Amino acid sequence: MPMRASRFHLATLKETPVDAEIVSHQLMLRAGMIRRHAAGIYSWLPLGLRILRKVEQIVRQEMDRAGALELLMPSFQPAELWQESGRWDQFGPELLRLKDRHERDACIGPTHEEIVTDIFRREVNSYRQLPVNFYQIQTKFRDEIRPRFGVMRSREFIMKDAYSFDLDRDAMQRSYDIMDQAYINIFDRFGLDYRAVSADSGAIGGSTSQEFHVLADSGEDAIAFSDQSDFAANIETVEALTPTGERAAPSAAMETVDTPGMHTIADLAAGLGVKAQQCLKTLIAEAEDGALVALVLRGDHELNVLKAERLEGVASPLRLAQREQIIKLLGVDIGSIGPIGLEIPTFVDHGAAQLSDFVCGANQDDKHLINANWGRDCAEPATADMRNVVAGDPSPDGKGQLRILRGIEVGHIFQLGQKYSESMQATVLDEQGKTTHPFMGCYGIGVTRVVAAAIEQNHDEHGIIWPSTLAPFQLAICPINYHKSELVKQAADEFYQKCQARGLDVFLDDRALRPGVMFSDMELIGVPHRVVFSERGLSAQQFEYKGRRDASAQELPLDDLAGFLERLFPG
RNA sequence: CGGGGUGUAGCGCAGCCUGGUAGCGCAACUGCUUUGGGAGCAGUGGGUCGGGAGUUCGAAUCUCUCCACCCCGACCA
Repeated sequence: MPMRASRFHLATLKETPVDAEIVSHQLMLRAGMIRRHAAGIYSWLPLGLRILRKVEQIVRQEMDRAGALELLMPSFQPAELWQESGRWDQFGPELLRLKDRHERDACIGPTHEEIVTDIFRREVNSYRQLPVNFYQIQTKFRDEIRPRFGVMRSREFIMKDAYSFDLDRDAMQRSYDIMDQAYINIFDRFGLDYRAVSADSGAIGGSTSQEFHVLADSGEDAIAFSDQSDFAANIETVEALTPTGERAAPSAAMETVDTPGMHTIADLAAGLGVKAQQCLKTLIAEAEDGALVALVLRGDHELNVLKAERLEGVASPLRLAQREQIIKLLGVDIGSIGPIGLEIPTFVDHGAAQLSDFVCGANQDDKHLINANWGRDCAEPATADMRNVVAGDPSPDGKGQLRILRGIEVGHIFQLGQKYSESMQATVLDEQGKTTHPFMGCYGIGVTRVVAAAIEQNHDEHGIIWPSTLAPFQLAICPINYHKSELVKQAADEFYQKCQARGLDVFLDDRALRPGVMFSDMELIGVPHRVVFSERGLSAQQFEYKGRRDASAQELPLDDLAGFLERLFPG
């Protein structure tokens, strides 16, 4: 839709609202795309909605093209369906529960497996109707513990969710592969730099879950890639290969040293003049039975929560012990704990187990051990993989080294199998007339999050830089002295008509403003192309063009305006 | 939910310590001048100082309490 500024609600802010922490949130507020009403609850103003619709349209077209069928399911969902699937009890407080006037339990849908399965079991009876994939683009509600970063993690948000149904596992895999390809098409069309990564660790039989991440330094997830193969996975799932070399032999006797005030690895490394990777980091977690368990890592490594939760006896979800509890049970404060002489179950990461002559806490306040050695100063430890991989680690597929990038998760596809079809008694008759539970897949895209992620990845000091496919307007016309100069008005109006005739989302800034204001606004809202008409230029038979990423504008011949438009927007 | 912080005009802030009845910049509105990078001058409107209670002759300011929001940790698209 073409638009004149005088008829549009352009609501840009010169100053940055203080409570917006990340760039995308700041720019969305400044550009006038969204406004907040409560924590994690936003309105989309006309400008923001235009972008949201572009994202939705791309998603819709590619889903349709992949053979999925759009429908629309309710936000308000009766508790009975959730009780049937068992999730009424499993889901935490993130599920917003409520009662209607008849005191009947219900919830506002955070996702729609129950509803879609209910639809399926009523509508589909025969294998002849399979495969089928229903999808919707709809508002979800998740009562996040801490909504933050604007629409990046809001409580109410728009999601595209799709659900496939197939007769058997192989067919489910085919439906999944179709969605995988559809997602690639969708993300390609967004024009964003993204990666599809495995979100499943060592599952046999290939990947059954993939996340799609938009790459951005501010991303909350870390993604590991091989530099020599197509291996890519969320870091939380990546195996750290066990070191193959022999551990070096002890070279010095163990000693206790005073380390007053040194409570972190950084303190210790600086205070003793050693490297962090020569120190041990001992974390104390709660055990399943309420007691404590020690997790020992190399000083420069980070604990991987998913891996730790899988260790025998460690409570899941992982909970690090409270300081008071540690002092009470171990008799030593955080910062001086070490594995030697520690009387609780202890797991040592392979990296830490490989060290010799290491530094670790002495289990006495403000004291550490130096030149400690496994096997000599204590028993050989129970080892496990429990750290996050780091850049330079070998790739788990044996090819190349890992690189780490940060990403924002905007899509997730996975295979559900028969979880819901069994619990909710959804069945079809197969070719033998036998009743069978279909295999499901489920495929999500965070539509509102895509918008924020696009900004997070594409902005500069002046504002947003939209990829052309997502831009609210493809082209902005900035006439200088539109209200004073008949010449300028005529040129601008005529060009606006031409753009409109080509079906472009063109924006004509017909406000009686100084050029600087128009330019700043168009840059802030991220319009990819700008054309300027002025008395000066027109009398020299010229117009001005500047791409959003261009360093400077260029003067172009007026008689080539049509050709220029044709080249900029072919077809 | 734990830890930290903030609530004063649409936005950004000062005033609070040391009580005396609210101010600045931007934005908005009117007029004039301006028109190639967020203009100038003159004027105008807008605030239960987050809510409630208390202390006091008097509370934005002191006390208590409730609420909202933001940031850091466990969840997820």
